[in-house]
Amino acid sequence: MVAGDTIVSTLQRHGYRITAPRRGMARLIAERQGHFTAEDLLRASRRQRAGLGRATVFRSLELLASLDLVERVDLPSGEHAYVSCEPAHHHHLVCSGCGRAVGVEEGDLDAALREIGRRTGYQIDSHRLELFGLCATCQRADSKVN
Amino acid sequence: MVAGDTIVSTLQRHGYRITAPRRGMARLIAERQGHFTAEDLLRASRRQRAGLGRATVFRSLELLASLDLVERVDLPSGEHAYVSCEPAHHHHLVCSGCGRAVGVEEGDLDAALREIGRRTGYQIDSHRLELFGLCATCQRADSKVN
DNA sequence: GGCTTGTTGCGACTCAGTCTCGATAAATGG
DNA sequence: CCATTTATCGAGACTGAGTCGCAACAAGCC
Repeated sequence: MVAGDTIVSTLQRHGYRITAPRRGMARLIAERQGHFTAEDLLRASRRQRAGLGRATVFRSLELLASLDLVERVDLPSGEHAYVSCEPAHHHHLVCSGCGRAVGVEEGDLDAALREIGRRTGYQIDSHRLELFGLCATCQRADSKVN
Repeated sequence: MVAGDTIVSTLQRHGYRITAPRRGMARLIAERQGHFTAEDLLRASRRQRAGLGRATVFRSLELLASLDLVERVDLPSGEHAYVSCEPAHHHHLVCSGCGRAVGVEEGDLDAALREIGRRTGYQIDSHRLELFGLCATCQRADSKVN
């Protein structure tokens, strides 16, 4: 998760203009829990009469992704979604119950990847790991229901 | 990689009808190296006058994926592609030079995932790992060019 | 051979995402 | 403050992947 202010100031620091639509995007993203699609933002902005253009939403997401303020994840369904995140860690564990995501540090994974590279002879230069499961809260909710 | 015959016999074993279009798909997939998109197959089939319908190609890929004869991967570009594979191992390391893919066994990865689950409190129930890099051959080709 | 029913292909359709372009408005400097 | 420059925006047309409905077809089975 990122605060809207972080988004705005990061844009500013990189020399991008701070416009009303961009403030709007920052706010919409900040108030979101878990992952969201471009369409989600579009609908939410319409609901709030903020009325962002379709192109603007896509362009902004692309921009924010390039600044690591947001990361794109491909859900198992094939849908493209985004999660907001502090610039730094690079994988997400997404809850299939509530959609909330937490960051995962490389750590252990790194060693595993190096080993795979060694065994296959490939020079691994990029990877994407997406993890899905139930967060602690949803696990509890789930066991009550059953 | 799978042989076309494996595809056909697996379909048969699961009670699906062996039709000309399905034989065609099996052949097209068998002759493919590396990852391919639905569109690739479609174009190839047209080129060979096999003329599969668009819907058929999508439907067959879905079917083959459900039998683990083929697996869907999402390329970094966001494109949806498929790689053919023996039913069993579940990750692929895709060469960004030639597109050729090799399977990766879970092994080390498993331990890393368990550790992540423990730390975050999530009950991880599915994951997708996609690895991209240069295979040994492309590394050699590459170093010659530079 | 005839029947049943899974499979096919066509074409119309949907929906995400892109592109173009004229209008708008941030930032900057005087 | 105002003027200038130029990044950004929005509308809407467009593209291309993937889906759907349906009538025609043909595997598999007797």
